Amino acid sequence: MLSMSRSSGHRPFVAVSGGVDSLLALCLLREEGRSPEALHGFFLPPGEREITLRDELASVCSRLGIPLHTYDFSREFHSRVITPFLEQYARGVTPNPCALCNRRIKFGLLLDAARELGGDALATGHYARVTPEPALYRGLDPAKEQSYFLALLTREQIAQAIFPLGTWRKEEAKKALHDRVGPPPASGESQEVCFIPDNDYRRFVREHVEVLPGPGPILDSSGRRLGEHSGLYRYTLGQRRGLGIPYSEPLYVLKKDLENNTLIVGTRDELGARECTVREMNYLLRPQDWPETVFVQGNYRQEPREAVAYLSGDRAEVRFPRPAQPPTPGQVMALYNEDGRVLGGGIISE
RNA sequence: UGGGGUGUAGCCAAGUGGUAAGGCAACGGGUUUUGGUCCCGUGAUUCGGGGGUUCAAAUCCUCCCACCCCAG
Repeated sequence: MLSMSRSSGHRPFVAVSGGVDSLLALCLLREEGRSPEALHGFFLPPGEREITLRDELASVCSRLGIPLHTYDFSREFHSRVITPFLEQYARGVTPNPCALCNRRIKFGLLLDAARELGGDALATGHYARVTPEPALYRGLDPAKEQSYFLALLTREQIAQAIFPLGTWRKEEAKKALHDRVGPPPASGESQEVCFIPDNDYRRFVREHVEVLPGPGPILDSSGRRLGEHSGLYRYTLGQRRGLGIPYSEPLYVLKKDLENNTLIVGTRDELGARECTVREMNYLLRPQDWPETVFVQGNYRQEPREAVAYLSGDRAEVRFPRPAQPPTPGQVMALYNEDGRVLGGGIISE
């Protein structure tokens, strides 16, 4: 049976961001009779904004009678999340910093911190479920479920994870937190890339990467020149907006030819893909135990697609019965069984 | 400077007397702990320019301009 949290974790630590979900996770654990403590890490160099948030968090924790431990992980966050993010864009692939952050920072550094404090588990406010096996499952709220972003967590990390909100619905969570502690310190925050305040990743990349490939041709699938692109890092597979090409119908990015600095575009019916390669496979279930048919997601909130996965070490070949939106290189591919269990995940290869 | 054709928003384009469709692009918003996708919304007091006919013209007449094609 699925339980909302693991039997271990008598002394759980909770990674609190200041938002609704992590604070509610904290409250719920305590209501279970455990003695949770809160961890808060700065991911960005602590400025006025970060300090204010920390102080408000401290105030909330104090009211709840829960210890709060604060860490400055801004340097590590930069080297382990932001730098790879920039490198990937510069290379022409499309990174997923949140998935990386979950693996390297939240269930990396914050989990380490918890263990150093004598803890044996880390809870977060993710909408996903874990079982003692350990196994990772989708959260119950289909509108909010976040297992996709956790697909790169190792079995060891999952074994120490607690997701108290896995069976919750977002609306209920908001109300529940409000009833317990009132509005959270970080209410109404935007949900985009946390280290790009204005959410303009193109500008961010341009300002942080010294040498970027410049403009080049935009061709259709038959080689006809339709226009000029302003740097391949500004486009991603399947992208429609920003091409600036008047045509009889919408055009989408079919391919990024990095060798020739060329963007290949085409109509929607040219967009389908039947297979893709996933590298850096992370197995949450032994390959020999996988079912014939799996369900894969190449991005958050994508309808899971039926597929067959051919596993081979750290690589997987994924084939789709019918063509659909092309998997984007650099993005996380999460693979599930029909019950919503995460079998594994990896990075879509170029 | 003989003949023919075309000229409607950034691009394509419907409309041939009754008071400017549509598509693409662009922009704005919504959805969203990544990028993208998707959804919604926004455009021409005006139809290359002037004059005329008419109650009424992008649609008819006329002159001019621009571009294209065929002839020299």
